[in-house]
Amino acid sequence: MLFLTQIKSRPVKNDHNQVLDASFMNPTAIKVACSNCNLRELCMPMGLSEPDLKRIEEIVAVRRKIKRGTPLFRNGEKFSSLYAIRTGFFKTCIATEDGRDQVTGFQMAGEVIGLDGIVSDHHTCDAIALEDAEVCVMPFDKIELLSREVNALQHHVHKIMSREIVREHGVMLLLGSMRAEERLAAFLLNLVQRLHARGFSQSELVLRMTREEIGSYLGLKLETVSRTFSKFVEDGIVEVKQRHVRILNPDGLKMIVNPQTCHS
Amino acid sequence: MLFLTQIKSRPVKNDHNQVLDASFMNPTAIKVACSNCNLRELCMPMGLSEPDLKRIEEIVAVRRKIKRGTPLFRNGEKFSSLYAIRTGFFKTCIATEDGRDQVTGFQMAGEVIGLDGIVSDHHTCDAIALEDAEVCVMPFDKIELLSREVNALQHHVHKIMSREIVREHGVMLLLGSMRAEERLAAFLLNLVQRLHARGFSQSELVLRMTREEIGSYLGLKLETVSRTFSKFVEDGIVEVKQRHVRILNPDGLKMIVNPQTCHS
DNA sequence: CGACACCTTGAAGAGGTTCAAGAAATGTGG
DNA sequence: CCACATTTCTTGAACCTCTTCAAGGTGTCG
Repeated sequence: MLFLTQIKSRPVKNDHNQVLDASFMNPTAIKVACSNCNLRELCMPMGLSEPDLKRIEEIVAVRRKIKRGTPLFRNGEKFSSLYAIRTGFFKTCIATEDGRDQVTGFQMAGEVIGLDGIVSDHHTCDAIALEDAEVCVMPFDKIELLSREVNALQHHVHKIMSREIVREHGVMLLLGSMRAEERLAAFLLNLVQRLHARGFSQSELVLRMTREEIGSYLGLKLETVSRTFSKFVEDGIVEVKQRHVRILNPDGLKMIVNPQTCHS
Repeated sequence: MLFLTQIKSRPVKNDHNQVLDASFMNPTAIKVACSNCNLRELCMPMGLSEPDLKRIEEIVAVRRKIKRGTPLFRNGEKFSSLYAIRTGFFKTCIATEDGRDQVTGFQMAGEVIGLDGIVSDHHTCDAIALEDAEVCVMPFDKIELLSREVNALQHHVHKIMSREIVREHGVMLLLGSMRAEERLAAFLLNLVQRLHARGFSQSELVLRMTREEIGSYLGLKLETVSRTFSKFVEDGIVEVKQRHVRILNPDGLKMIVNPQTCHS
């Protein structure tokens, strides 16, 4: 599958339990048609003609499995491909020489990682699987080649990059102007919204990352994240059992993020 | 001119005092050849063949002047073009309904703004001129059209977008993990480095933005920015006279940002 | 089952914010 | 060109949020 399009209102089921080992044993099965992929509606440009669709399928060179805790790519590595996440969950993070570390994003099925590598031909961050994952490897030279011939693909690539820029603007707003409670509330709402668009519950979610990773992403210490969770629980807004979160009062969360707009 | 390439070590002179009013009086003069532009080395893909260069020049539809304090575009406006800054200085910022406001970047000559608008076909932030400015208007459909035919241009567009993503990663690191002094030091070093690449001094700069705008960008209150400037002055690292800043001890600034790496 | 990673909670402290007042620069209109 | 209004900047003091340090609890995986 390729590329995330605008989040659609209709959920797209993503079966996390599908058996994928067969493709690992049988090399010919590794190459899978995007047209059959259950993530197609998230990844593909829409309204493609049959022949264009066929051509785009050629982009996916192979699939690759990444074990939990393992990097898909690392800072400094040669850039060659973008990766569309088929299953699993990633974090991307940058580290400085003096030991600072910043999680720059969490990515889930249907999203694309690797865009950071284009500018310098080398990756500038680490992408680490937070659970066993599978990605479609899409060589970037192939993407550029086909983009010249399939207009819809070209525009799609531009949109994906623009979307990432806009997403990061949102993170800058969060980091630059929100307090701890607001940050965590915004984070939960964002996660659950993206999961919902993939066919999961609107009110329940399983965090794939530690408190420390959440904290890094939100510019907070892990203790602050933990305390803020506890406060939300006290206020009856969520239930938290380790990494299992149930949102009891979504309006309460929205209220925290944006008091003005909410009337409840 | 088009697009910022990698910052090169050789400075490119940018004459801010050039007389541009003539082009305003004479419509035919508005269309200016990129090949003559003194920012070419910052903006154009390098190593172009003569005919390709000619074609790329067609992208710039018109130039547009923006008065200080005036928007180039605003959140919600229809997206149609990218803008290459010819002269002047911009800020981009996003505002929320509840009055929050976040400066997401400061842009100077040779840099491109408007990338945020691609994904939804509408701009998602405001671009405000911080001093009288002139931009080259580059209709995005023209860019996409030509990108299909000129490979160097296609890759250049991708690199510009990737560069913006990487830049924002850096801002996230700053906002997420640095203290006030580190943020301001990193900010000054970044500004002076970009100015130096444009032929300006390595040690002197004029801030085009207010303390409040700096603060917004850095996730600090204007008072904190002011106090931190004062502390730098006390420590003999910089001289500050309103918006005029002279860096007396650049290693001191680097030391503040990254104590580990510096040996001085 | 035991070791290890992860999470929670408390108490003290630091860094940044808020509120307030005044000074310096900038712009405006007479 | 000067006087006045406005914006911008600086500095102080009190306050608040988040961090730091510490200890103990919980869950997970070999």
